[in-house]
Amino acid sequence: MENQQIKRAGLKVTAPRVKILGILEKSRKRHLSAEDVYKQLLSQDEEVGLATVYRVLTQFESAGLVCRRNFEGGQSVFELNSGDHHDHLVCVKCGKVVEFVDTLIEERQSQIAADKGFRIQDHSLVIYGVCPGCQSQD
Amino acid sequence: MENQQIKRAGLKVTAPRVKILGILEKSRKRHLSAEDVYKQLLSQDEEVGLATVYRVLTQFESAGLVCRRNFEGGQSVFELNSGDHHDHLVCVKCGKVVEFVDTLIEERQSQIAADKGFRIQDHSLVIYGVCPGCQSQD
DNA sequence: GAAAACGTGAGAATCTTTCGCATTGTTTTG
DNA sequence: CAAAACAATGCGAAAGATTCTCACGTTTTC
Ligand SMILES: [Mn+2]
Ligand SMILES: [Mn+2]
Ligand SMILES: [Zn+2]
Ligand SMILES: [Zn+2]
Repeated sequence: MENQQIKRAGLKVTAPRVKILGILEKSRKRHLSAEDVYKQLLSQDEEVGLATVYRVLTQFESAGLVCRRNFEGGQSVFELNSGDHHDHLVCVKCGKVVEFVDTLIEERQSQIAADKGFRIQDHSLVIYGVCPGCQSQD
Repeated sequence: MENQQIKRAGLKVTAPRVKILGILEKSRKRHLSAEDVYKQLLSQDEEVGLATVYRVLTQFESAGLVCRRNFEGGQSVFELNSGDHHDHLVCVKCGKVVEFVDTLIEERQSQIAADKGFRIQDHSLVIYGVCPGCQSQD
């Protein structure tokens, strides 16, 4: 039960938090913006304010429960933190997201940071392109 | 002379465009936000509106004269398009930016896009960390 | 040189995200 | 289990970045 996760994160178990975590769990395939989450709450007749959605997502991020992604185009999107890091391929036509991990790239990145004397903290790799589905309808 | 570049881009040679291109050329070391460019114009007593700065930067981007970078933290930053692609290391303390190119990473990216059936269009790789200078003052 | 086309500054508008605060809910204490 | 202690919420206002609108000035066209 997800109440445990919220408690473990040092947060009180409240209706908005449980609902939002539930929505993120149900859409593991998608990356949702705060607005997306808010719309889903509305469609389930939940009385949660947009400000609360932003607040809770930020708290979940700090607690390591979710990851915030800054793809192109205004809004941040959020996904459940699966524990293992991964990078993204994003379709510029339909927005489809495909995840991948490449250990070779990860290693090179560490190497580069080391070469330049940086203490690496994080990185963001996004490949933009046209997905198979969108290529056919050109 | 940069008037040629503006003309080649299919844009008319106007005072704001010349000034803005000049500012970008003078700060090849830095990545400037629209606001940064605007402040520099003010400090040279140029009468250019912020809206024009945004317009011109966007036009330069479309024309391939400059590249827009979306690092973390609100504002986009711009740099002259040097012709050859490169990626970035960004210091999370002081904002310092170091550029790099790694052909191995580039190749792996193409490979991954191909594997997933994507027609690659672009990519963004940013490594966040603490630069040598900022490590000493911890 | 008049008409048409373009570029500009100023401020309004938009979009995403955060804040302030009165109210409500959760947990702790006795 | 009620009260105290404290945290979380909803709402609207505010903020920050960027874009839009539009009246006006400049350039180009003929
Ligand atoms: Mn993902
Ligand atoms: Mn650069
Ligand atoms: Zn697609
Ligand atoms: Zn630094």
